[in-house]
Amino acid sequence: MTDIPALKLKNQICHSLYSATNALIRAYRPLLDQLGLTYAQYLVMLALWDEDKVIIKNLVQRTRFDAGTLTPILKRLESKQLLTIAKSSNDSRQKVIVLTPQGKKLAECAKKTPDNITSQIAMSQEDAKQLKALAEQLYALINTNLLGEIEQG
Amino acid sequence: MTDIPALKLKNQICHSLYSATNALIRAYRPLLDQLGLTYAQYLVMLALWDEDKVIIKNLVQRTRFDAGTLTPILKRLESKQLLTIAKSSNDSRQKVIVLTPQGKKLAECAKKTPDNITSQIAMSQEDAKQLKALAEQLYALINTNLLGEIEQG
DNA sequence: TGTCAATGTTTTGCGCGCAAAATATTTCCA
DNA sequence: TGGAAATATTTTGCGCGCAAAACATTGACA
Repeated sequence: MTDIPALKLKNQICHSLYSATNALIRAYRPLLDQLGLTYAQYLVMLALWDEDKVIIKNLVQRTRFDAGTLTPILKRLESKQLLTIAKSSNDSRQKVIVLTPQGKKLAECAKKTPDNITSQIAMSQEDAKQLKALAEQLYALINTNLLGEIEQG
Repeated sequence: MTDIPALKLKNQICHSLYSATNALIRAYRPLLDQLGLTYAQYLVMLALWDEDKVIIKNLVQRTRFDAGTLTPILKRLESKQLLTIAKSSNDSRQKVIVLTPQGKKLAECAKKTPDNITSQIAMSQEDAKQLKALAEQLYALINTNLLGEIEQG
């Protein structure tokens, strides 16, 4: 119908990226079910296994989640007894997130998850590496350029 | 804390892909606001500008949306008078989606959107092309491999 | 010292994303 | 022809994703 190439769905990077990401999340689901985690919760736990006893702002930066998204995710992880959320004694605006022993232990169960996914999907290591690099580049470009626009007013 | 490299957030392709995709959707938002569309609605309209007078199953395939996701999106587009949803006369299980004149007209307003995004983000054409190709590859690998597992039982 | 801006977090509201179940219609075929 | 299996779509329920507004606390500084 429309013969504007730029408007063709097949020419949209955004569609390829979007559907690949959603497919990847779906592929993770059965593995994460075994851990009792959703995909977003898994990313938060990965961040906390790297480093916990951090404030939410720190998690916002590392996970790249919106603060308004993170709050309910953290509450759900708390209700699963994987972490605690406590007011900071220094600055009571802040909340400190600390893994429980159970939360730390879950890392043991999770440690095979990345390999399981990798072997299931079977993308070559070079392609996977490049895909990651290009996605990181895109993320960086969007954030620097859109930040620039805001600064210009 | 955890010294298992496979569990480091920074080593996860999924996180790079996930955050890049979300950032891209955020970048689209101000442009799509001018069209009165969300990102998902925009993808559906792109599919329909390619070809309308199709049944929902056809849109499921082309957009790669879940049917349960598509139903409410189509209803919202219908309430914006961009398309009509009617029972097929051949097979009344099916619904035929047809663009309204207004829906077709919106393509004119939308035709600069892809270029606007591209120029804002300024990723090199080769990188963009490769990113798209790798995302497509990932999508294909996930779908063929997971399909294989289901067939095996 | 009061007050006002800045900072950190939560709430609100809407639109997905998707698995599973429900519904409606058609096809198959005994 | 009758009824079970297959197909197309919708509904339900939960968890994000995020902009905007609200809330709480702290810092700045007149």
